[in-house]
Amino acid sequence: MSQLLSGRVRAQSLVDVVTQRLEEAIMSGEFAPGSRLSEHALATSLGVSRGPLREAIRRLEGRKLVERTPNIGVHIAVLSLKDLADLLIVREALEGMACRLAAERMTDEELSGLDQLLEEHGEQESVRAGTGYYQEGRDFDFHFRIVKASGNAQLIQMLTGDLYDLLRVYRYKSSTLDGRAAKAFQEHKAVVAALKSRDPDKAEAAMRLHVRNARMHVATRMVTEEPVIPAPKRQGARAETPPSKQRIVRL
Amino acid sequence: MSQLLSGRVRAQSLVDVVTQRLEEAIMSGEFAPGSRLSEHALATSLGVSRGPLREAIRRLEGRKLVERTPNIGVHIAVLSLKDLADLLIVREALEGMACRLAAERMTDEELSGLDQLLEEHGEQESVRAGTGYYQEGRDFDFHFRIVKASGNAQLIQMLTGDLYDLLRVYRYKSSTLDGRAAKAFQEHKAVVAALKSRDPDKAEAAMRLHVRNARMHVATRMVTEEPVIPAPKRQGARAETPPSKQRIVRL
DNA sequence: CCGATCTCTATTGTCAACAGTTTACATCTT
DNA sequence: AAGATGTAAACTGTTGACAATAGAGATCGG
Repeated sequence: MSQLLSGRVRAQSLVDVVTQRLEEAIMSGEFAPGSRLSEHALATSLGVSRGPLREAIRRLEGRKLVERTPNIGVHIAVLSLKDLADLLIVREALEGMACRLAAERMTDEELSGLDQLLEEHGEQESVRAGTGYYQEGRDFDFHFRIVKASGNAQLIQMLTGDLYDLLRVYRYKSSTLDGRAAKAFQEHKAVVAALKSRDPDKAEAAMRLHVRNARMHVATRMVTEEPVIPAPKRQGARAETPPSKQRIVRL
Repeated sequence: MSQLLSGRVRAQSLVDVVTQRLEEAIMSGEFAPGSRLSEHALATSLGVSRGPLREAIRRLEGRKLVERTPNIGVHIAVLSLKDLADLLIVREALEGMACRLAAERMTDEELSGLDQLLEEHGEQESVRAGTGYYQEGRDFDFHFRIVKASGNAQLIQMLTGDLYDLLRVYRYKSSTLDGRAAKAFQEHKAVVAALKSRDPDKAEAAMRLHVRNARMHVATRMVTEEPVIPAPKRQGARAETPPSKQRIVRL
């Protein structure tokens, strides 16, 4: 029997499809944080009835991506800068642990893959100059690989399945601007060096330092610009415009 | 105006009530891991229609407490011993971080509260003898307080709102039996001592050691008893009996 | 002109019926 | 008798209709 026809196929319910679409819309920023979702408008827009749509929303509710107020409606999750800082602390703990585990379990192939990735990073002049930031997703890819290499399914799920999503809602780019790019690049190299040495303590420390430094950048901004989000008006089709202008946080 | 009448009250939708009921049923072990839920039977049993019930289930799905297979049904989450060990590693990372934060932020009142809690623990002869285990929820209370004292909303949510739930599904009691009670008690005292010293590094290290020791107990069992859960038959009213006998893990 | 109350409309919450799929069982074939 | 095939029952997926609620604007009284 052909390889292509081996695995069992399963129907994808409308809820699954709708969930994915909503996820994408939230991640991409099409639905801004704080904006309200109209069930009727969204359902017709997606071409499904309200039932599956509501179920999809409930699933996102369980993942804290949206919040429902009874008889009022659902709003895309809003993260305060305090929330963002808190999330980055969680990230520090989890990625530190992931890096520790990776130091023990990572294969030599995966390690050389990281090396190559860093080499490509280094060739970007923007990084060398210290002015620009990593190409979209490059820094993410670096972290992603290490987390995956931890071999801890729960850790992988929590980071790549939940936490990264939440950070993305906030348009959070993890290492950029302000001359941090060059520094972040050095930190990445330190992480890889620690991984190569197979020293769990060093690996965890290096990764935590890296994430912590990124967090510090947020901390310095917290005093200046805590956003005040006015309660959005009702009405409005599809998804409303953001209550305040889209916040882009880089660091 | 009275204090009791200040906060705004919100209607609790059927979905909210049903979600809570399901949660309790799963936590209490009334629905064993791996057992299937019949929508029709459950709905009539709860006195609601399938709509709200399905939405409640979707929410639990987002929290990974249940798993749905299209056109087949939903099953209570099943955690392998590998999953349990992985979860405890995550817990080590998160509670370690929580303890670090608590060392800096905990008030003196909270600290003396911990002292008192430990004193009560010490008076239990079962602990002193090293044979019994902590009274139900006592060890949990200890960890709970420290996590709360971290002041990190995300950390609190992930631990007390998600991770502890998952562990409870597994009937996981965190420090018991096998003479570990006395040792766990000593470890608790070390944690409090570190908190009192206001030394973040020490506090994190003490908590991580404590959680890690608990994890080691699980690790020793992993080789012997990975459960084989046979695919449960269809049919059956309400909730089916567990596919294999209820697993009680203590350590 | 201001405030309280009422009414109406848009929106969410809930339900019951219908459609599609899966699984078990009976039947037929070899 | 063993395997394949058809059939029916039970279940999940989806829908559209109906009930209940909240918020905005109109109306009335001071």
